[in-house]
Amino acid sequence: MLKEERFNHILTLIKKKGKANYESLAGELNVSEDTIRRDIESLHTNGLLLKVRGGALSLSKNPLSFQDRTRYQSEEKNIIALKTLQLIREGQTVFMDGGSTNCAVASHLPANSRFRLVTNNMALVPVISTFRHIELIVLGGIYDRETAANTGGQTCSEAAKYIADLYLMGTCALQKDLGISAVFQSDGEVKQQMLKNSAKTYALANNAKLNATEYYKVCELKEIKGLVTDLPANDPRLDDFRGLGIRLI
Amino acid sequence: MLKEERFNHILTLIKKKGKANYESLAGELNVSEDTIRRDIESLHTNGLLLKVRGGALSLSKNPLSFQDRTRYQSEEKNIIALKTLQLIREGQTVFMDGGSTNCAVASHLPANSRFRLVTNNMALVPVISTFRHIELIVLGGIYDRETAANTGGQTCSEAAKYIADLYLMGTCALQKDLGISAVFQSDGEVKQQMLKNSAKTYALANNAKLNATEYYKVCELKEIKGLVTDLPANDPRLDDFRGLGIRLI
DNA sequence: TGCGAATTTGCATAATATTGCAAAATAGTA
DNA sequence: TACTATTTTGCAATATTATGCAAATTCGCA
Repeated sequence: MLKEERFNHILTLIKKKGKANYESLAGELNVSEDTIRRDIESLHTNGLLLKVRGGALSLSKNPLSFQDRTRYQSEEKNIIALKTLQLIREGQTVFMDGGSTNCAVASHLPANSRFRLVTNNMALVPVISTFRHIELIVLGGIYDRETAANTGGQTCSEAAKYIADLYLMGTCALQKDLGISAVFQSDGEVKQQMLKNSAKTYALANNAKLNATEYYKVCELKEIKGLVTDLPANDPRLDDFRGLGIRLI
Repeated sequence: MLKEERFNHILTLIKKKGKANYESLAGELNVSEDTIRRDIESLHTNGLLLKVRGGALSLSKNPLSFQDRTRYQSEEKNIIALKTLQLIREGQTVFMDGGSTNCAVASHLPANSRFRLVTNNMALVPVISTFRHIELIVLGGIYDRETAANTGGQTCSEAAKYIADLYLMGTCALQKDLGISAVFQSDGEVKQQMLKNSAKTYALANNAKLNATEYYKVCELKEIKGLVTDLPANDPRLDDFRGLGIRLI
């Protein structure tokens, strides 16, 4: 039996029952518990389930994240969000800009998250305000209805005042040679400022954004530390982005 | 049964009944009271419930999302809001600061309102974003969960960049001799900056705020142009504020 | 202040995870 | 096809975590 078949079996079970344990899976699939454990480990790091001591749970049963995320989020974004969570460390200062992927990340945060968030994304405010231990710093500016984010020179100059450990760059277009590009100049400029002031930048993008370009160039691919997508790290659609020194997550 | 499943059980019960005790949970889940105790301890440190002697309670201070907050409007605030609307003219630049009274004003605006709004009040953002012709400028800063407004030096210095025709000053304490005062210094400082940069300032206050003082002095009464309350203009409770050269609305 | 109940702490036991390693399976290549 | 390199899998030794029990401590209340 192929590993992928086991993955499917595990995910189906989790979807149906909401949970799974090593022993019965090992029996059903006729492999050792160690193998199942490694499978679940792998599915966990790919954001497809929640690994807990003794087995695994479906993401919707995670008792430590209390946001209602069922409404507006696609499965792709949930996967990206789960993978992204592993990048955020306690005590860090984190930039997050516009885009619903960043909202998905916020809604998956564990309830006791403790870090400082600097953002121009107004959609994040109601979500983050429920986390008592997250210090929220809002970057002001001209509010854009389309993206629910603040933009303009004011936003850039405010962003310039903060230095972050991590920047989670919201959905944008990526292309091997032309780098990262944005639909709006004002958005792109904020991205550039945040990139400049962060130790590490990770781009968050679903597979539709790979090999796409928009008109405003934000940066080269090599300027970012990593790329978080909804694809497994070994997916051929990511081949274009290998060997550039960026981490594929 | 996985630990996380117990967590979910406990949280569901708490959500439904508002409380839970060790003994019955231990029975239902078939584990010792110690385990339940440790579960509740863990949920408590994650901020998902309130641990008390003998069991747990749901968090009384349910973090309201600001949609909820803006929905909550007393009759008094509606009266103030409707009176305030007539002060706003097309094409003006208007400052609005924190407080639910300003939310009430925003929610009563006519659909075709056309002006520029500058605010540090995050609760206004979702309300105003539905108005196509209102240009919204957000003042950034440190987000305060209590008031859903941005505060701090950053907010003040941003406010200083704009000059408004009108400033609608949110609920605060007013007293004939001691003037207007605020509960938080950071809030008071923003108010002072907005006051300074506005041609006209109107204070919005329900009758409970009249003849009250707080510790941080914002300004003298004579510095404002008018006072909007839920009382009729001839109400005797407003007598203290007559003859000071301020308009009573 | 003193009593009983609730809670914390330390500890033993059992369950679960991690790690290193070797055998087996698979893929890649000449 | 045969051979090597790589990955996957199972296993054993070790570390970690969860759980229940009992003793010690704290707390609430009369």
